[in-house]
Parts: sequence; structure tokens; C-alpha cells
Amino acid sequence: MAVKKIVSSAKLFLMLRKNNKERVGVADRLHSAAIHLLRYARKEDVLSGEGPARLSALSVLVFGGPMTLGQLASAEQVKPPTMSRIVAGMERSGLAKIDPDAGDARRIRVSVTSKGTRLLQQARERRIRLLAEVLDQASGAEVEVLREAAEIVERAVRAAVQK
Amino acid sequence: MAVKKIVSSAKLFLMLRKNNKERVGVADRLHSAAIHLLRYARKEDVLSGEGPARLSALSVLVFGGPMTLGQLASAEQVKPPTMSRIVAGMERSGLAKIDPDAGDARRIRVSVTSKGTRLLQQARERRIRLLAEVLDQASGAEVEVLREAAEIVERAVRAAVQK
DNA sequence: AAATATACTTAGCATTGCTAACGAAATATA
DNA sequence: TATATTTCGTTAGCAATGCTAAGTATATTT
Repeated sequence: MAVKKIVSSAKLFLMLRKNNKERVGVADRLHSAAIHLLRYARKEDVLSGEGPARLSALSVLVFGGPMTLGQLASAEQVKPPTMSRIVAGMERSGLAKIDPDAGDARRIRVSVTSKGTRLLQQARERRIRLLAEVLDQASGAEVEVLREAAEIVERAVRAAVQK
Repeated sequence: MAVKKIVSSAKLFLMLRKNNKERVGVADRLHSAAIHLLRYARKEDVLSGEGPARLSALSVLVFGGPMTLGQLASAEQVKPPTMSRIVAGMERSGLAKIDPDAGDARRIRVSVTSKGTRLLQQARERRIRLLAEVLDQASGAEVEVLREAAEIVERAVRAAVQK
């Protein structure tokens, strides 16, 4: 089968030999599951009238508080020119506002507006409601497994990014 | 999931919290974890020289076999014009080839080339290797939780999409 | 045979990613 | 102090990827 052919390529074969068999297989499945989950969830985002990059940046601002453009770019793992345009778009839409930085005139301070907070809240509700409906397929025990898995992934990724 | 659409999103959110607090909370965490996981993994994809949409479509072709453009668009949850351009790009890059459908001259049959298979293998290796490194943060028991979680998510999303 | 439906393409728009090149401000160094 | 370097953000321009509207060609239905 095609799956077997793919996984047995040279470098992955080495990893299998290193006792990492379980981790590689899980990484593969996890990757696939995350893709399918988000692809399904993003259907709802269209309703907000804003693109995915703006919604994601808005989320960082709402939960992380005001920050400079560079910090926002770094948080979103995007280059400064890209974030510059995303912030400009959010400002045009009235979702964020820009203020000069107190101590450094090169920097700008980006913060979310009340409209931005409202819009993000609605978008989050829609996505999460949709995913919660998906989880109706799962038993209580399975939901508990998913809760633990989400925490494990968050912790591991946070450690990897920081490294 | 019988939910009246007349209810405002705020009230609906409260309803869900009341009736289904656990699932909504898990949906939220799962959503966030999936975003962070994929954002981290996509760093590696740049090395392939192809964009995410082409890599993803290529993956569908490799694992699902040759199919029409419409089937591919449906599998990727994208509209036909979008897939039309993605397929054209894959053909220009020599990753896929296009043949006329035997029984219906309106359709085109898209299949992966050996170059496409090779490129996908390499991209998969990079992503999965990176994620497997991330999983080094996790214990054996945690990896097992993740394996189960991936299966649960795949099953639930597949059911939801089909519905 | 004619009308309708389906499959795909083309054209045109917006968003989002990048690099290169620029300006302004802060910091380091001579 | 004066100059050089570094840092922060923007502008310009390219490519990819999402969409809708509209067109073409082929199948299907009436």
C-alpha cells in the first residue's frame, strides 16, 4: 500500500531503528488529524468577513495584550512586512489601533479595539461551536483523551518553539 | 445537535457551556493546539519549493490514487476554480499529469508523477521528523494519548464532513 | 431536438506569504 | 562628539491561494 511505501524512505527508516517508531507514527497521524480538523473548522471563519491571518493576529492581541509589531510578527511566526500589512488591514477594519511606543520612536504599539474583541469573540464562538458538534461523535472517555492530548501538544510545541 | 439558529451567538455559547461545558472547552483547546502544531510544522515545507495547497493536493493524490479535478477539489474542500489552478501549477512543476477521462470528455483525470511522489515523500519526512522531535518532550504514556487522540479526531471529522 | 445540468476554465479581485531596498531612530564605537 | 552599525518598521513587487461571475464544452433530460 502507498502508506507503507512512503514511510519506509531512508531517513524515517533510520528513525525507526532508533526506537522512535511509535513517535514517528504518532507524529504522522497527529499531523494529518490537525490538518483535517482545521480545514473543517475554517468554513465558519468566512462569516466574520476577515481573513485567517487577521483573525489569528487579533487572537494574539486579545489574549496577549498590546504589543509591538515585531512582537506580533514573532508570535505569528511571520516576517515583519507581512505583519505590517496585516496590522494595516486590521486598522482599516477598525479591529486594532496603532499608537507610538513611549520609549522608542521606531516602534509602534498595536492594541485591539472593542470592535476587534467583539468580532473575535463571535468568530471563536462559531469555530468552537462547530468543533463541539464534531465532538458529539466522541464518547465521554474519548473527550477526556482529547483534552489531555491538547495539553500535551501545547506543552511540547511551546517547548520546541522556545528552544 | 438540535440548536435553534434564532438564538444569538452569545446566548448559544452560554447554552453550550451549560449543557456541554466539557466538549466546548475541549474543542477550544484542541483548536488552539492544532493551530500551534501546524504553524510550527509548516516551517519545513518551504524547503520543498511548493506551496501548502499543492503539497496537500499531492498528498490526496498519492494516498487516494488518480481522480478527477472535481473529486480533488471536494477532498480539499476548495472550489473547482481554485483546484483548477492548483492542478495547473502541479502540472507545470511536473508533479502531476492530466489525462482525459475515458467515459466523460468534460472530466480530467489527475494523477501524480514519480517526481511528485518523490517530492511528497521528502516533504513528509521533514514535517514528520520535526514533529517527532517535538514529541521527544512527551513521555511514552503521553505519546499513547496522542495516538488515540489523532484517531478520535480523524474519525469524528470524517463523520462530520460526510454528514 | 431543445432545454437543462454538469465539469472545468478563464478573468478578475482580495488576502497573505516572501525578499529586497529604504527611511528613521537607537546604540555602539572611534 | 561624530560616525558607523544595528534595529524597527514600511514600501514595492512577486507568487500562491482563496473566492465569485461568466464562458465553453459535454452529458443528460425532456
